[in-house]
Amino acid sequence: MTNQLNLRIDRSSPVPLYHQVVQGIEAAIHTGLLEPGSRLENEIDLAAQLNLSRPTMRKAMDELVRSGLLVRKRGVGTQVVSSQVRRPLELSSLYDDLSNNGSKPTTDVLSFSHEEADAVTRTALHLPAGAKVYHFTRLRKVGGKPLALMENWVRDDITAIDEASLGSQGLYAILRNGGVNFRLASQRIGAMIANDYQAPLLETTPGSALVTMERTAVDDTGRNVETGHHVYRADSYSFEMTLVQR
Amino acid sequence: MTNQLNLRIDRSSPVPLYHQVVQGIEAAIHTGLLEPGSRLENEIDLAAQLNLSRPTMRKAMDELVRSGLLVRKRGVGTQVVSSQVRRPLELSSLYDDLSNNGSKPTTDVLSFSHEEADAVTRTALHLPAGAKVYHFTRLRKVGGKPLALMENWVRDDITAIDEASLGSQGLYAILRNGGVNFRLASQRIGAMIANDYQAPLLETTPGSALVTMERTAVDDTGRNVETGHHVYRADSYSFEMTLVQR
DNA sequence: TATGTTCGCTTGATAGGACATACTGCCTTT
DNA sequence: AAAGGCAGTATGTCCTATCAAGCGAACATA
Repeated sequence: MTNQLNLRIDRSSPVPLYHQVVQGIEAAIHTGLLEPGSRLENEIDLAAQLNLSRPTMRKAMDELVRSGLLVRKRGVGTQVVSSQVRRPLELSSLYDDLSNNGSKPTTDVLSFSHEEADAVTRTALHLPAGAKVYHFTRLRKVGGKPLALMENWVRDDITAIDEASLGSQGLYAILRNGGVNFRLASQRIGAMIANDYQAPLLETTPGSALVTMERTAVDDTGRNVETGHHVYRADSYSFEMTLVQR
Repeated sequence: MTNQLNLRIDRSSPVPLYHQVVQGIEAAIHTGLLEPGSRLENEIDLAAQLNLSRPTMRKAMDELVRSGLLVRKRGVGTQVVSSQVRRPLELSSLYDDLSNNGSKPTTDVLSFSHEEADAVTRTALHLPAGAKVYHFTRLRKVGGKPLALMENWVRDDITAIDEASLGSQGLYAILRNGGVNFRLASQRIGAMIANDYQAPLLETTPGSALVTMERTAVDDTGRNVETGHHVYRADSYSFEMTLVQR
């Protein structure tokens, strides 16, 4: 029961202490040092062992509880729930997800324009009449196989976007480099049947199943930066997530 | 700039102070008293006005930041991001969602059995060989129109389930009444084409688009309580969510 | 033996203080 | 006039303390 969980806390590091603890426990869980179902020592002892105060220890455990790795019960203790928590859906882009996954995504820019926003786009991005946006369509492939067809509209008063950069990196990377700090996004996931336009591009047949995703992203100044409509081949892509009860 | 936000804190209430603050600010945002983009007073002043300590005030604001309603910037202040944060996907069941929405869902139990779990189910629920589970299929309708076809497997060592109760209430309500405290669930959302079995039940045609959802739910003791495979008519249902960048 | 009560352990909530760090705008300097 | 530095302000991190509340097991009682 006495888990040593050999953590080391570096007080000279710029990384906050509570975050070092979070990373340490996460690592212990993922390496199997802490098995699912096992109980941790109590907060006070753990804090004492690491020479931390109890609030700091608690803050670390709070994060782990939030992310679903730990469960606390008053009067009982804290135990590991699962090592299988996926936490995508944190405003990552498809490009990043694929890159982190070891795949090598490529992007074909099918269309690109800098045009006046239509009514729907103006509503989605909270733009006044006459405002212009970047509008483009991209086809993303992995290993030469098409995976997603993406149409996006982006405000033009943030950073310049050109066709070449869209072909070499993800949209979110471009925007982040342009100084955008994303804060939240609302998205809707559904399904549709591939039409005659989508099917050949995705190298499938009309009538096959597609996963659809519509998303609008907001930055830290409250601007709706980007909105888009994506479709994915259902046989190659699905959205995985972990829900945590609070 | 001086937002009074007339909050009242009831110290005799069993509701934690920080949570009272959370509810108060949420209400102020949703009623429009605090507009998106407006700045709040600083933490220390707010705490002083409510006769709270700064940690308590911060804990309240932490929750609001987590849920995406507020954004904090060091050296600048805290401001309201949006009043349009949806927070579904918090382990609610379809039945609850529809009920809260004012609709009146009905459930047809198409099949019901108490049987030995097959290998796939045993893996999903972490059950030993020979363990039994409840296995049932339900068709959910709203306003007489079929919406979802749901197949579920539930451990039988938690609470008894019978066909009648499944017809009158949601699965999660039954399990919660049976003493289950859900903690997290992992789910996968995708798409497929309606087959000859699904189409007539959902009153659609084979070949139409369906949204698929697979979910496994875990309770606070670490047991995998339930796993299921659901399909929804794509023209009537989609998953909406708000992602928060941390 | 069975049942009810109490006590100790663990997490939950709140307080108040001290110092660190990032951002903004003003003021100085060139 | 433009660029750089500085100070003020707000949040970020971390600490010590203390009481409350839930849970379970041991103990006492019928």
